[in-house]
Amino acid sequence: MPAKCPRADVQRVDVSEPDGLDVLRHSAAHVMAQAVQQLFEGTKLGIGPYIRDGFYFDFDAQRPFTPDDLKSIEKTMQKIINQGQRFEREVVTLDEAKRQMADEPYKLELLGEGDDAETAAEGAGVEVGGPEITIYHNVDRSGERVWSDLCRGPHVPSTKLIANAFSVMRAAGAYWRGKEGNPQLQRLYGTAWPTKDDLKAYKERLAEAERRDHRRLGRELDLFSFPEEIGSGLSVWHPKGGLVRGIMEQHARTKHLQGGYTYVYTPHISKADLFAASGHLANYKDDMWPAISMDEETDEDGNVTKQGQDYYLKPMNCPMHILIYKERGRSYRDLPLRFAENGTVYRNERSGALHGLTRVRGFTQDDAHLFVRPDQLEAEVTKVVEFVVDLLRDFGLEQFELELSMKDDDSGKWVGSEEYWESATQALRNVAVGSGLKMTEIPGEAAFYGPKIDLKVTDAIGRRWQLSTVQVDPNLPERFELEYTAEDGSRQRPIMIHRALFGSIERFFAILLEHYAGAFPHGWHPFRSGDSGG
RNA sequence: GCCUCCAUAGCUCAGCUGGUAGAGCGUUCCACUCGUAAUGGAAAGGUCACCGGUUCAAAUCCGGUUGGAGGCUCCA
Repeated sequence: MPAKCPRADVQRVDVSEPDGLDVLRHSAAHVMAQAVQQLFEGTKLGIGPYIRDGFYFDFDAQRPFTPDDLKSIEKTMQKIINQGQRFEREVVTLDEAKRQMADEPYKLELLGEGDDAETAAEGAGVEVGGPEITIYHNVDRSGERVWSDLCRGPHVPSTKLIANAFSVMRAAGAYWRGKEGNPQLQRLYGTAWPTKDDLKAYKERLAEAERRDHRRLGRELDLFSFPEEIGSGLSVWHPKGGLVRGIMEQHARTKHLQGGYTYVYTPHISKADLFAASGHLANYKDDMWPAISMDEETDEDGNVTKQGQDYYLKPMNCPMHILIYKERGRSYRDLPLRFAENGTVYRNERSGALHGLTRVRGFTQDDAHLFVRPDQLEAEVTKVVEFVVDLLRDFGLEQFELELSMKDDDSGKWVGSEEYWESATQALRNVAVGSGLKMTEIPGEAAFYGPKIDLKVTDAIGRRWQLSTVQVDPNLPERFELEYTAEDGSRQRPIMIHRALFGSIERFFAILLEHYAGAFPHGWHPFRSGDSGG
């Protein structure tokens, strides 16, 4: 369905090309906004960009949209589309833009921001941010401008191109410009495709994802549940789920032992002092469960007669592994030391962030902390990356890529010397390049104490998940004053490597469950009988 | 945490504007047996999430709590 070019200065793009599809969707967003303002007078416009698989538009509406509203909006869109409105581009001055957008406070705000708007919010770049300010008008057959929006464009020549392959999907709240402190707008998500068949295929893809949803499969196959009596985000594993999980853990354990790891065990809670020393109470407290107060005694008047202790559920295992390291003097001959633990940690995730097994409040990390000499860093990280990929392949995952998270120039955000960052980053880069996997460098995404390599996996239906992470950390060894005796008898500080392969065992299980659509490979799924088609 | 929506049998859901509950699947039993997640018959299963309010009367209306869904934000 090639777009016809009515004017010479219009560039021709086919809607079957990715760029063309974006234009189509952004145009559909304009049509949707026009429909909304037609149906609900006084609704103010936010932004309305294209996104993966569709588009959205934010509105400041008098009242939230109901499911019925979505239907009528879709109908009105169809009418507008059938009118065959043209999109007309007008270059305007800032003053003129402000005049035309006088009734649109959010647009005025964007105009006031000028060039900053590009980075201010996802999609804001489609509104302004080009070299000149433009307004796009929808013009009906009589030549009358029926609707306008501040927009960088481009758009399809006629609304007819949106044809029948569009759909208003759902309504949701969204903060203006993505900031939690800002007012919440009503966002409508929609989708648009070149043909009806494409739309149908897209909806089929959504249905397939729903069929594979691990929450549904977990219930249907009797694998795990989240009893309300226990608390949200806290899972229990039923016999069948426990059997599969046990097989996974068993296999990983065998591999770890072969790979030179030793297993350690640590408790779920600790006195506050430990997390004060590690810095977690200073930097991570909001994500930790509230303290458990122990042993405090008071007299009849309520005066404290015996000082109590605060205990915290551990959000991470590292401080406890460090204490194991510190239990005795270490020699350079002992390193690398590799402490592994399937350690259950607890994090106070905000209620709205919880999602099945992939985002929970209590989960088990297949965690390990490696203590290495600086000169062993690169070799050890190489070994870890090979180990990760090898193990994940055992579980049937095939498509991997790496992300190298580095520091950026934003001073004050990072601790450690320039030389340290330079050498650690270079070591990780060498490893990543040497792995032969696709690698992307991401400045500014490092942990505050060091660079990291994250491994992303693509599953059977094309979704990408972050699983493994390998982080270089000289900070905790510093805080806990870790040492080893070097060959020359001097005391040296080891570097620590944090690494998890599955990330969270629960989450990894969920990912595999969806990857295999519930049909785990033969040999380790207990609940399907007979059929070998699996 | 915020916005919107939701909470009825193990599961999926119906129950219009208030008058003490229904279906399909599943389960159990019987029969049949060649029954590919779909053979026939019968039965059991719910203080309609919880707490409070309005009312002669609440699954139904109102408030709160808990839990869930889709987003936003967050995920050093």
